[in-house]
Amino acid sequence: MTKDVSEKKQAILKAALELFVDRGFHNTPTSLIARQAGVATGTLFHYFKNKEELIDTLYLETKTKMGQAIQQNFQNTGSLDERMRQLFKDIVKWGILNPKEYRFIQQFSNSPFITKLTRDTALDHFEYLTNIINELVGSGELKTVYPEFIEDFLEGVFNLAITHFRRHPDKISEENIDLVFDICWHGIFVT
Amino acid sequence: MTKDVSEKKQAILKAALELFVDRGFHNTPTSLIARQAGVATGTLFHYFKNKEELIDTLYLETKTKMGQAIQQNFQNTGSLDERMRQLFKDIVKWGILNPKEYRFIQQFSNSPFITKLTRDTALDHFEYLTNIINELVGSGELKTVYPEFIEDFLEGVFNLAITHFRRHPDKISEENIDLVFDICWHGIFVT
Amino acid sequence: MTKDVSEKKQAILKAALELFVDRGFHNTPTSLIARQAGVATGTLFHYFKNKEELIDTLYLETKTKMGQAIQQNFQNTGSLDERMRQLFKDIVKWGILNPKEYRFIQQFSNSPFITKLTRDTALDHFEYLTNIINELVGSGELKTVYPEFIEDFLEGVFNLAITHFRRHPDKISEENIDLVFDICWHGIFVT
Amino acid sequence: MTKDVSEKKQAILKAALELFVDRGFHNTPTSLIARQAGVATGTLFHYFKNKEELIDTLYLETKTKMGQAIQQNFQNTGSLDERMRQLFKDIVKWGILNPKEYRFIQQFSNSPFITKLTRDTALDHFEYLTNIINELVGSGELKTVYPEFIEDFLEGVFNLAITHFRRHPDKISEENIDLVFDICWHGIFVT
DNA sequence: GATGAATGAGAATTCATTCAT
DNA sequence: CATGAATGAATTCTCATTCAT
Repeated sequence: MTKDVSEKKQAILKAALELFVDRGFHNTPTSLIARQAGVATGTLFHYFKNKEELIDTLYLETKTKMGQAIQQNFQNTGSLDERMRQLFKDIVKWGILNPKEYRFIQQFSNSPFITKLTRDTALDHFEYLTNIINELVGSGELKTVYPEFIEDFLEGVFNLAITHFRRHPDKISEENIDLVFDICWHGIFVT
Repeated sequence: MTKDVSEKKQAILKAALELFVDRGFHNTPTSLIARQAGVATGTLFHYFKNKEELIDTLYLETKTKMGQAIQQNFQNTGSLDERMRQLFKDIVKWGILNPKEYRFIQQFSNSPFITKLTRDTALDHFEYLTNIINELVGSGELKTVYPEFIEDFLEGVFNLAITHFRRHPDKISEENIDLVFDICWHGIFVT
Repeated sequence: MTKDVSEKKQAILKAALELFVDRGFHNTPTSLIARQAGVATGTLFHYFKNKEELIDTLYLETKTKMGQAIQQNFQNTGSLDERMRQLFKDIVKWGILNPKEYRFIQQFSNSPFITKLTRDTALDHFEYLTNIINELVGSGELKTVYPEFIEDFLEGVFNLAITHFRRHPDKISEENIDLVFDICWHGIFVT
Repeated sequence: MTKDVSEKKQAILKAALELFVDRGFHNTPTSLIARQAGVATGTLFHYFKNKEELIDTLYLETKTKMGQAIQQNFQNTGSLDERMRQLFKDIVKWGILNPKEYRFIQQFSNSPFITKLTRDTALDHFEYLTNIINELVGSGELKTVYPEFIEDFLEGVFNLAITHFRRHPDKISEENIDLVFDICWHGIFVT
C-alpha cells in the first residue's frame, strides 16, 4: 500500500510535464517519460491506460492547480481596476513561479491531443473569469467593444506578460509587473 | 533551378505547411505530405535532404514572404502613431489573409525543430522592426519602459489580434481592426 | 488441501474454461481470468505455478469429468449395437449439457499448449474406448476396416453430432439423437 | 516493378499459413512471419495494413483455391451416389494434398479472427454445396432428416476423413478413400 | 528527374510473473 | 493465504529514408 496517489504516479506526471513542454507530445516517447520518472515502462501504463489519458490527466490537473491558485486571492470587493490588477498579478506570478505548467497550458490548450471532453471540464475551473468579463462589459468603464474580444484580449495579455518574464527573468519585480499591467490595461479603460 | 523552382517542390511545401499547422511536425508523416502533394514518397527526398531540411526551408520561405509583404507598405514618414497603426494593420491583415502561414510561424518559432541557424537567418528579415522599436523608445512618446518589453509587447499584441480574428472571422472589418489597435495601443502612449 | 480444494481455485478454473473457449489461450490474459474469477492477479499464481500449469490442470480435470460421466452408464452386456448407441448418446448428451467443457477438449486436444505428459495422462481415462474398439473389430459385425480408422471415425461422429446440436439447439431431442446415431452408424455395420 | 502480386507478398502469405496452422494466430508474431518469409518486418505491413488483414486475405485466398479445385471436377450428371462419391473424393484428396490449407480453414473458420465480412464473402464459393444438399434432400434417396443436419454431416465426414489420413499417411490409397466413403455414406441412403 | 517497394529502428502497448505487504 | 503494484520482455505497427528501376 503506497501513500496517497502513489509517488510513482506523481513522478510520471512530473516527468511528462517537463518533457512535453520541452519536446512536444509526439516527440516524447513514453519510454523516456518512464525513464525520467525512474519507473519501468509498464508502470506508466499501470497508472494511465494510454498516452492520451496521461496527457488528459496532466492537463486537467495543471489547469485545476492554476485555477485554485488564482481563485484563492480573488477579490469580490474593491474597484474594478484594483480587482483586475490583483487578478493580473496573481496569474502572472503563478506563470512565473510555475513556468512549465503555464507553458504546458499555453501550448496545448488548442492542441488536438487534449480531448474535447477534457477541455470542457477544465473550463469549469475558470468560470469566474467569464463572470468578471461580463462584469467588465457591463460596468461602462470599458471602451465600447464586444465581449468576444475581451476574452481574447485577457488571454493575450496574460500570455504576453508571462512570456516576457520567462524570456527576461532579470526583469522580474513587483514594480515591473505593475508597469506591465499599466501598459496593457490603461488603454482599455475610458480615459 | 528549373523554371518555377519545380512545381513539385512547391506542391510539397504547400502540402507540408497545411499539414504541419493542422497536425504538428511529428504527427505529419512525410508519406502523407507526398500523397497530399501528389508526388511519390521518394520525390520529397529528391528535393529535400530530409524532413528537417523541408521544415527549415518552409520556415525561412514563410518568414521571408511575411517580411516582404509587410515591408512593402512600411512608411518612414508620418507621425509615430500613424506609422504604428499602419504597421499593425498590415501585419494583422497579412495574418488574416494567410492564416496557415501565420500559425506556422507562431507555432513553430520557438520549436526546437527549427534549427538555430534558420531562426537567426529569418530574424534578419525583420530588422526594420528593431529599428522602429529603437525609434519608439527614443521618441519620448512612450511610457517609460525598457526596450525588451516593447519587443515582447509588439509580438504579443500582433498574436493577440490575429488569434482573435482567426477565432471570430465574423468580426473581421476595417473598423474592428482599428478598434483593436486603439485598445492595444492607447495605453502605451503617454496620455 | 483445504475443504473444497479452495473455492478460489475452482473459481479460477471455471473462469479460465469459459474464457479459453471464447477467446483462445493466447487471447486470454491471466489478469482477465483473475478478474472474472473475482480474485487478485497474484492469487492465480498462488494456485498455479504459471499459465501453462493452469491450462494443463484444466485439461486434465475436464477430461476426467467427461470420462467419469460417460463410464458411469457404460454397459458391458447387451448387443454391440445397443451398447454403441448407449455410449454414443451418453457422450453426445454430455457434450450438449457441458458445451464449454466439450469445446475446450475439442479445440485444445491437438493444441501444442497441452503438455504431452498431460495428454497421455488424460488418455488413460478413456481406456474403455480402446477396449470397445478392439471388441468392435473382433466382432465380425463391422465392415472390414483397420482399427485406426475406427478410432478416428468414432471421434469424428461424436464431434459431428455435438457440433450439430450446438449449432442447432432447437433440434435437440431424444428422437433426433437417435436419428443421428442411426445415420452415422448404419453404414458401418454389415447390412 | 515486381512481377505479378509480388514474390514477397506470396512469401509472406506462405509463411503465415504454415505458422498459423502450427502455432495459432496469437502465438505467431508478425516478426516471425516476416523472418520466415525472408523479408523485413516493415515489408509485411507494406502489403497488409495490419495482422488482421493478412489473416483475412489468407483465409479468402485459401478458401477460393479450395473451392476452385473442387468445382473443377464437379459433375452435374450421373447418379447421386456417384456424384457424391466424386465430390467426397475430390475434397478429401485436396485436403490430403494441401494439408496446411485444409487445417487452416478447419481451425479458423469459426475463429473470431476471421472478420464476419470475410467469412460471408468466402461462403459464396461454396454455393454449389448448398445446391447439392437441396438436391440430396429432394431426391428421396435419403433417410428422412432435416437439411441442417445434412450440412453438418457433410462437413463432419469431410473433416473426419481428412483428419484420419493426416494422422495416418500410410493409409492413403484410392481403395481406402473409397472404403471411407462407403462407411460414412452407406448409412445415409435408404437401404 | 521521378517512382514506390523495401527497410529496420523506434514507438505505444500488453501481459506473465514477482514480491513486499 | 491473498493482494495488486511493479516490472520489462515481447508484440504490433509507424515512418524517415534508401535505392534499383
